[in-house]
Amino acid sequence: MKYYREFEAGQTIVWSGDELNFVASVVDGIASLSQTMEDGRRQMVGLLLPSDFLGRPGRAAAPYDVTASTKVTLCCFRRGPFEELMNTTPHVAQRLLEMTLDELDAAREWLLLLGRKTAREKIASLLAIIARRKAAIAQHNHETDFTFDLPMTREAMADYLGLTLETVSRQVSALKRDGVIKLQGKREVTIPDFSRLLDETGDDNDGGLLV
Amino acid sequence: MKYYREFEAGQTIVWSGDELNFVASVVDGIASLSQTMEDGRRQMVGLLLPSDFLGRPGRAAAPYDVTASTKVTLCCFRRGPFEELMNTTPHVAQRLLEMTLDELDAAREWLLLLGRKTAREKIASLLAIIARRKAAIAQHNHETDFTFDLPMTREAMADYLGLTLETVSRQVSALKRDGVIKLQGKREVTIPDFSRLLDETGDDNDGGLLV
DNA sequence: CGTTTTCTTGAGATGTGTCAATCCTCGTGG
DNA sequence: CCACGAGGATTGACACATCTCAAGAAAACG
Repeated sequence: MKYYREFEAGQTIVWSGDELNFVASVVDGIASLSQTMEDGRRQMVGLLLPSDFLGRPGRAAAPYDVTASTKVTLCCFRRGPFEELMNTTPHVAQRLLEMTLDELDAAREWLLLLGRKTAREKIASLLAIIARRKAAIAQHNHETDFTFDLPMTREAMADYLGLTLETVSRQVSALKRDGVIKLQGKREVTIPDFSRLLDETGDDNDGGLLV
Repeated sequence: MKYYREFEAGQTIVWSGDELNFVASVVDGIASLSQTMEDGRRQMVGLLLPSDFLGRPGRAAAPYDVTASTKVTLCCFRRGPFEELMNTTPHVAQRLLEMTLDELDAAREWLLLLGRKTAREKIASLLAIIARRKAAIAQHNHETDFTFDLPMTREAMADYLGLTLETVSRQVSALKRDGVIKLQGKREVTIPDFSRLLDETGDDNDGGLLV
C-alpha cells in the first residue's frame, strides 16, 4: 500500500491532465506545481516542501504539472486504500484540512503579489519569504545579518512572480545596488537589514509579524 | 449555537485582522474576500457564493476583509461548538476538505490569470467564468445565445483581475467592438458565440470542458 | 430635475516585455 | 593546464501594454 519513489532535479513527476492513481507525501526535496498555457507562458501555482501533500482525494486527474526542483523523495499511497483510510480515520481528514487551509492562505497571499505588486516588491517579497523559511527569523529581532542560498534559477523566480527572467535579473541588481541585499556569486544572498527588506515588499509589516 | 445575520450590499462583514468568533455558511447573496495594501491597492482573493463557508476552524483572526457584494445572509455558528462538532462528526471535516480543495483549485487558476494573462484575456476569462456559473453552459453545445447580468462594477472587476478600472472599461469596449460580446446597457451581457469567447481567454479549451 | 455614482474615452507617462549581445561560472575534454 | 562550450545571468535599446491623470457622458437615484 505504501511505497517510495525518487525523482531527479528537473524531472517531471506528473503531467497536468494525467491520471494520478496515487497520493503522496513529500519526504525530501522540493517540487513545484505549475500551469502552462498553449503558447508557453508558465505560472508556478504552488510549492511542495517536505511533509506537504500531493494529490487530491476523490479526484484522479492531476490539474497541474508537478516538477522536481531538487532531488525529490515521495512516500506514495495507492488511491483506493488511502481513501479508505480517510473514511475510517477522522484525524486524517482533519489534518489534511489544516494543510489545505494553509495552502489556500499561501495562494491568496500570492494573488495579492501577482495582481498588485510591482516587480521590485515581488522580488523583495520572494526573498523575504525564503529568508523567513530558512530560519525562524521572527525570533532574531531584525538585528542579525542573514545569509542564505537562493534555491532557484532566475527563470524559476520569474515563473513564480509572473515576470520575465530579464526583469527579475534587473530588479535583483537594483536591490543590490541600493544596498537592500548583497550577493556572493549569483545565488548566495545576504540581507544586512531585514526590516529594510520588509519595507520593500509593500506589505504592512507592523501588523504581520509581531501580533 | 446557530443564528442568522444579514448584511447590506457594500457593508463590511469582517475586517482583516479582527477576531472572528464565529464561522458561517453563506445562505444567500455574494460576498468577497479582499486584501488591501497600505497605499490602497486592493486585490480580491476569493468569492463567497451561497453554500460557501466563511472562517477557519482553529484560527480566530480573519486574514482578509470580507465584504458583502449584494445583500448577504449568513448562517453563523459560534466557534467553540462548531469545533466540537467537527471532532465528533467526521463527515463535516470531510465535506469542509472537499470545499477547501475546490477553493484552492480556483485560487490557483486565478494565479495563472493574474500572473500571465493579458488584460483582454483576463476580461474574457472572467466573463466565461461568470457565464458558466450562471447556467450549466457545458450542456448547451456552444450554439445557443447566452445573456446574463454582470453582478459587479467595473471597479470590482478591476480588483479581481489586477487591473485598473479604466483598462477594464477599455477591454470590455474592445470585446464589444470585436463582436465577442454584446451589451445592453452597462451590465447586461450577451455572448453570441461561447467558443469564440473561450478562444479569447487564452485557456486550452480542447481539454478543459470536454474531458 | 439636480446630484452622484459609474462608465467611457483620450493623451501622455511609465513599467515591464522583447530581442539581442555579452559576460560569468563551471564542468569537460583536449 | 588551458581552451572550449553550455547554461545561467546581466545589460542595453527599444516596443508596447497598462497605468495615470483628466474630462465628459451615461446611468442611477433621490
